Amino acid sequence: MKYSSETERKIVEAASTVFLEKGKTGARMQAIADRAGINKALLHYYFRSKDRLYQEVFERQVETFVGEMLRAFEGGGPFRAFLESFISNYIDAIARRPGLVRFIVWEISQGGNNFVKLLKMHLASKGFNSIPIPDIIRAAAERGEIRPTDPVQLMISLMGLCVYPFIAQPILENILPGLSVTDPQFLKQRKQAVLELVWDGVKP
Amino acid sequence: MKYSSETERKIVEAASTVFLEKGKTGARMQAIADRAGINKALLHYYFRSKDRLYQEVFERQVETFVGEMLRAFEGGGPFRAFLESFISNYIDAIARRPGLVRFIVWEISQGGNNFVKLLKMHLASKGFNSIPIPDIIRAAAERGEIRPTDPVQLMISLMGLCVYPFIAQPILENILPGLSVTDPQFLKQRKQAVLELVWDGVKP
DNA sequence: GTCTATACATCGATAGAC
DNA sequence: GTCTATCGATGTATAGAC
Repeated sequence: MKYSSETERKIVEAASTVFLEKGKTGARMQAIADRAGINKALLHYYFRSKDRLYQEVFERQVETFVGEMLRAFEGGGPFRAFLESFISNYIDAIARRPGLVRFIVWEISQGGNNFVKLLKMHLASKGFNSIPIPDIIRAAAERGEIRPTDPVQLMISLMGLCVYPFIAQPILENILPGLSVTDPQFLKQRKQAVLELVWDGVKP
Repeated sequence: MKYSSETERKIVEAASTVFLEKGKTGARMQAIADRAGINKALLHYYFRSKDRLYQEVFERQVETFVGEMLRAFEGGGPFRAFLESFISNYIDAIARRPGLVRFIVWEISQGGNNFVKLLKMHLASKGFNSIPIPDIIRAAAERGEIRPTDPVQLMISLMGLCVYPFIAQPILENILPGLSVTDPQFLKQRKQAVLELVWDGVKP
């Protein structure tokens, strides 16, 4: 998480921007160098190759994102409180990094398996051996807090409701003029809408 | 929609596969030629450049997809029936082309604006000047068929619930072993789950 | 129309001076 | 550590024979 020099920091920052925008294959070392205000040779001096630089950027990005994401997973308390906290934290974590989710989705479909590896590592470090949401849902149902529901379907719904606006951002903001999915007011409305929809669907 | 020669058909088919899998920048003309069983020179003979070939493929893909998608939009009848038909048609249209949604989302975020242009064209040809869903929702609310809801939020929720499993497919199938989002049984369960969730959220 | 051979451009990577 | 200059590989595009 720390940098051994200012130049290295500038490189990683520039590389993050370019890779997130263009993807691994679309990114150009020249573009990264330009944005960092240095030349291509220095990139190879600090990071041997494009592959390694990409790896570095990908891990850093996923690192911070997964960290915040997992805080949204922390259960405990009544289910309705969990819901409210999950939705709010999850949406905020995504909204803070426009483009990161699209990048991750695309890069994973390109064969990058590091994301899931990192995710599982972080989960393990918190004592989980899988995504805890289905278990939280199951437990709430057994306690009678919510009516019986397919836990996997509900988890997919919950995540989809939160993530989709940001994945479809370029389309939505085009076909719905005036809409900005990172606008604080939209975020607030979105959280409310998701909470109401899901709660209505599971409340006893 | 038709081809002027068998070779052209083979090219477009091969190019579709490669572009969808690798994206515009990741795709290689050599890979397309190999898959089509011809050589690179022929690609340029039929389509002057990679750009034009890509354009051709993109439009054909979006064409058929948007066509099916719009059939899902057709309203009329009671709202609950619209919901059921929309969810089923929309999910089927997406499931029939695994990878296409991820491709479209990524390519649009790369600056490709053709999708929205094509979408609006198709909408216009059906007599709409924008996505009709918010209006359908508004009308149903006015008729008292559903309780008052933010039409835009509901539309985003509805689409997100349907699309998300396919966008997140590589992640979901990895963290949920045994899951296959294109499996007929999953599709059936998914449709049911979405319908119940949304209907519970809007029924009077 | 289809092929081989090759030109031309771009990109990642390295050598070597400072 | 940082630069300029350049190499070698790869990718798109074209010339020309058949």
